[in-house]
Amino acid sequence: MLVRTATDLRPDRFPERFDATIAANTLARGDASAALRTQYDRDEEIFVEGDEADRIYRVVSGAVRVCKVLSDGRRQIAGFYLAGGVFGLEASAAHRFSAEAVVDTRLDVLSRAAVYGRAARDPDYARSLWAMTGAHLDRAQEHMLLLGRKTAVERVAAFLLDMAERQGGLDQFDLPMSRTDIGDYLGLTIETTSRVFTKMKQSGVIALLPSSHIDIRDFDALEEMAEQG
Amino acid sequence: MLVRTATDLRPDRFPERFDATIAANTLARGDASAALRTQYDRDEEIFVEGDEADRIYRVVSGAVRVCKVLSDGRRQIAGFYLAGGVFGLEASAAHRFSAEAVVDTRLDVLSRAAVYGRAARDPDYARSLWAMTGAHLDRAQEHMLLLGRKTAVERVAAFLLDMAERQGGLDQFDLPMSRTDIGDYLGLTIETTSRVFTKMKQSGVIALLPSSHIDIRDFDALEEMAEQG
DNA sequence: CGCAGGCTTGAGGTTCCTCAACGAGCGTGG
DNA sequence: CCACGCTCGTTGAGGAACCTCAAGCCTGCG
Repeated sequence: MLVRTATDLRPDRFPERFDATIAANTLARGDASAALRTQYDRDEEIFVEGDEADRIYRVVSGAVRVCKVLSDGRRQIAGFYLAGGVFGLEASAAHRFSAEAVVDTRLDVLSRAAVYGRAARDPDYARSLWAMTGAHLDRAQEHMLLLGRKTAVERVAAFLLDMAERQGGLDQFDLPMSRTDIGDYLGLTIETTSRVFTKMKQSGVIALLPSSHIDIRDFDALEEMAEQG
Repeated sequence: MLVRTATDLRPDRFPERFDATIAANTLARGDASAALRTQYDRDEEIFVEGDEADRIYRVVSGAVRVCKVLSDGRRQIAGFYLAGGVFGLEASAAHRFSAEAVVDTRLDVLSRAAVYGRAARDPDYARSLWAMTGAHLDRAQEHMLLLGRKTAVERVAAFLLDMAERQGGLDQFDLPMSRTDIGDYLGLTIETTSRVFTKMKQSGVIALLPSSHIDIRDFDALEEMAEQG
């Protein structure tokens, strides 16, 4: 697995991510003593919808999906969190979404009470927390545009570009999540997702290597497919 | 127009909204002196994607849509804000979405610098801001589930229930926005949206009265259609 | 009363989904 | 070390939901 931390992000290339990165680092540094490191196996639940939201989590290694399931099994993944990512920042007292480990994952777990306490004393810290939640909101709004208005090809292209960006802007990386997860994130079925991957492979835009390794062969073509803005 | 403020929400019926309501009130009370009240006409732009995000807005009366448009005209509305609602809380320095008045609208406009300043001095205020952004994030995640996984009927049903809830939980209310806006919010075309309304009307679940007035005749049937959870 | 804009309705097309079978990779156990 | 089986991914055929294009209809307003 090729997993990189958020600190690898180059701010010149992706300035809009920089604030959130700083914020995540602030959270990490300041709470080293209060953090409890835990290990989750692949597909293990971290919290379930309805659980008391008394903790905040930071991904040390691995990947996490935040999702919601309808009674008939339809599932929507609201987001993936890779190394460096912070989740569990929602407002309500009870979690309204579930979180699960996509692969074997290590997390720093922070007590929400402790975070609240420190935020009350340290304005910069409070500001960082707010900024992180705001960055997640920006991301969520962008994803609504994808889910509501983009075609299958545009969705997959945007997803691949996003994953590349989050793993350091390189054109080679691993996808830690399954096709099912990708489909549930993009609002598509696994079959449609797979077909789009195949089509991109056949047209030479990407290469599909073993172990879910992706190689973006034609970055520009992929950006064109993503129909940015 | 039947427009009610967020303070009309009954916390016993909608407990999950109560925190955000308190937060919005905190924001409103504390900043009365700093607020600049402004008027926007129907369809007038409040800010555009790319504008410097140096203000925060609170709806006094009317309605606002926050949206993003692709180059070929496809539009996604990320959310509507009614009286009492606060928007412009995103994290980045530049707005990544546009905001427009759905109808003639009055807003309280707060300087972001002033809000930041007060947040630095007043932990409760900072906490309220964070809570509001978190509530918006919760809402956005819920909407992703709708956009990614729900059918047209489920989307419209959920929308009507949400509007009813936000206007005080009554079964009669006005829809300030057009069918086009509703479609762009729900990830549907105007035609599909209209057909679902017609079907609901024919089955006696709702009544469509003049002036975009809606009457929910069968609340339970509508909730069933929305396939909650 | 007539016009304009938004809404509704219809016919036909397209994208994506559903159902089903097949294949590839990988861990396990003989 | 190889064979087996399981899981995940791919591919195909057919169908359904929603979209597109187009026309007609209300309703509010001048």
